Amino acid sequence: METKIKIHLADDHQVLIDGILAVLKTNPNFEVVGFSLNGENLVERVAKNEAHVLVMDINMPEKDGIQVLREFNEKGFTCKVIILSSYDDPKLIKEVIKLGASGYLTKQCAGENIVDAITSVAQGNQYFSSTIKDKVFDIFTENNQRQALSIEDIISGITTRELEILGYICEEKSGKDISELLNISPNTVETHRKNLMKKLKVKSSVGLVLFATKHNLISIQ
Amino acid sequence: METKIKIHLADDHQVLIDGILAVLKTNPNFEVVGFSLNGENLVERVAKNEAHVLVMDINMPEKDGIQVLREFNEKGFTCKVIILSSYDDPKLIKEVIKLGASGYLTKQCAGENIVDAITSVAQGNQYFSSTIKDKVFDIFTENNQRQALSIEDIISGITTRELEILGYICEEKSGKDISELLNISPNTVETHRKNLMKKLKVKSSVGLVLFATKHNLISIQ
DNA sequence: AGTTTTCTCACCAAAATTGGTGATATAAAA
DNA sequence: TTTTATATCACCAATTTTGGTGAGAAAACT
Repeated sequence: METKIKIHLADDHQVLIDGILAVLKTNPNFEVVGFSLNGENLVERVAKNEAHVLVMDINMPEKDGIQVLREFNEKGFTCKVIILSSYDDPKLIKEVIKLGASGYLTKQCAGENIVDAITSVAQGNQYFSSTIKDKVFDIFTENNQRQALSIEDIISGITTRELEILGYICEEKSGKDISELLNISPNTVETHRKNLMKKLKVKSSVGLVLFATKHNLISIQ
Repeated sequence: METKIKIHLADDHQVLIDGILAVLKTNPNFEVVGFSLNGENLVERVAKNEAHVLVMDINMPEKDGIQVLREFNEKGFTCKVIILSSYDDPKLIKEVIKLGASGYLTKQCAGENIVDAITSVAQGNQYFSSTIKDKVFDIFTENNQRQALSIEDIISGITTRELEILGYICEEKSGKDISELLNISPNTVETHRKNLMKKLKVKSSVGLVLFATKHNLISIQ
């Protein structure tokens, strides 16, 4: 082993960082050059430390993992990224792979898997656990077999204005309320609402709210 | 240090277990006697190993942390419990304290905090991080200062029939649909709906759905 | 036994939602 | 440049929801 693999860790759970730190310390090929508890300035910090591998959670304060990946692509950095997430939602996996992550592990994995994953992606390979590979397969078959619209397609068919209005509906605002908030005619608001209902195949505003909460289109406070 | 502190770890994230394991290994006073990835037979396993301290997550498959704590109380075990959760929801903290947990840490805490917490509770003390103490204070003031009805009081004011109808509303059923499902007059359904809106202080069916989802009165599928 | 709660139903009027069609201006994409 | 997508608005009719009041019967509680 000529040079050590430089690693940066990012997760809002400090206890997990400390734990992985302790695990990685046992391997002489690894050198943890930094860690972050949120996504702020993460790209800059990784670049400055010249880390080879970034092990990152998706859910982080300030800036989430998806945004960080986008930034990596925009700025053309070559640092390999391994996602370490609690969730194995197909939508998320699809997005993450599209954004060029080299690996994806769920937190159900063993500490040893992280060691393997880091070694693997540092050599230019990819590393996905078998459960993740299964999910990817599901996405593939879903996209090629079913002619019906997938949830992703439905969601991507919503316009920004519609999403904005959906947000207000989910805040218990009436049509008139919204029209006053946006300075548009009540008729327009109702048109948007109707188009939303048609697109999301629901029968009422309650259906809109249910769809939005189910697919995390809005944040519930 | 006469005898080592026997510790059992329970968390569905293996990587976190491995991490904490690595952290605790550095302290000669600690001995991890077992770990679990879910709540199944957790109480039995802890009892068999005669662990002094159980560090446990709330969210676990098979049996969650709350259920495990209940079982501990029923069976009268003396093992100290430290909750290590991602969430710091006041309701959860309140419940956990009521069930006799000796400590509560969020996963935002440092690995060192776990060491401190274990040492502390093993000596018979309690260990709560300052952010958790703040939350407890909030609960206290909420219960004693405000004369307004607490969420719990509001929820307990809902009758079974109303809850039933709330469930149907959250399934996007119309008033007429519900009246047919329950074989009652549409007027009755609307009366229930109106009473619900008054009790929950919301302005529309959307408000009802939001209240129900926020407080887990219904299960979203 | 008497009181309270819950469930039931009715009637009324105002307001809002739902389900259509059609049309215009503007911006984006092919 | 032509087409497409988006946002805007109007008009219409049917239906539903909302906000009241009042009231009877059954169940639960004191």
